[in-house]
Amino acid sequence: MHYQIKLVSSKMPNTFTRTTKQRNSVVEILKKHEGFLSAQEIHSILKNTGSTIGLSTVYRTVTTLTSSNEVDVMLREDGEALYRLCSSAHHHHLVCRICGTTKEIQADFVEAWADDISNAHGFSDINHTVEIVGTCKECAKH
Amino acid sequence: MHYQIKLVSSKMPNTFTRTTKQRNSVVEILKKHEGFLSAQEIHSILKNTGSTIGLSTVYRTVTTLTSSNEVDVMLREDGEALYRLCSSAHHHHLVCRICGTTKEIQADFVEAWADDISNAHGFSDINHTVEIVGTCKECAKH
DNA sequence: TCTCTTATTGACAATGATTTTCATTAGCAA
DNA sequence: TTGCTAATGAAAATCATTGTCAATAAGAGA
Repeated sequence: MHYQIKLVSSKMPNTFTRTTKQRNSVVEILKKHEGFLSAQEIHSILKNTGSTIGLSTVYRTVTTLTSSNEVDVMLREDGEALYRLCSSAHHHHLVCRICGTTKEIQADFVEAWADDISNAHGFSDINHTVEIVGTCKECAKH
Repeated sequence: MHYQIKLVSSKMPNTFTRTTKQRNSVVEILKKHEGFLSAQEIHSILKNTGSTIGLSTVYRTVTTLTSSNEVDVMLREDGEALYRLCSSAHHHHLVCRICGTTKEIQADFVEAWADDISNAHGFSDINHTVEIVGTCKECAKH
């Protein structure tokens, strides 16, 4: 018995043809923050700065930016999606489970290994995720 | 600015002191299935076999089994949690995004690398996740 | 600059997984 | 068997995310 991953049937847009201030403001927030932000957080930050942006618009924006590979998505342990502007190189994350600080880690051999193992099993169109969650030095003190 | 990972404040139990047939039936289902199952799936399978188990009980059971390290959790791309009985050795997954087939992959050096990199950054109490999602040979044909 | 077309927006409802509540049931120690 | 209380199940509550749809605004062409 297999489950079926929910794939399509989304009415979320995957491209934009016009530029709007709402979209720009979301990108601005993402630029200002180093770590990951949830759509809810982006929305409330914008609301707190006086914006009247709607929650749906934030979701539409991050979804679109994700499908055009302009932002990274990461799933938190509770399933909430977190977004961040892509940096140029593919990398992985070391995340503190208490304060949420993230550090980027590079590991070229992981990339090569993921490709090899996938090919060996006949898989194509690969995506891989490596997340290391722990308690950072600061938070371990408390 | 950091986000705060939602952690405690859950009223889900983390241990059980009595054994019940409901709990056993959930474990039975997990034993019968090789791949991952969501709590919803476990519940509907049980219902279809005549059980009167409640959805809450399924959730309580998998949550508890997870915190006692008896089951693995994996987050699907849409955020839904999938559960499976732990096999003895720590391992990772190669998942088909279409049909959901999963293959276990062993990679001892990944374990060592995760430990090293965490120590180097002062992180403790580490957990790591490696997921490779792709399209399997069968599904690529269609 | 001014229309006009229609992509985008935002308020609100709907969805769906997960958690909580709480009265009832059932393990299990004595 | 009895009594205590952990565990259950039905239903309501939560909460992130998506859908709906009337109103707004981007931007191409006049």
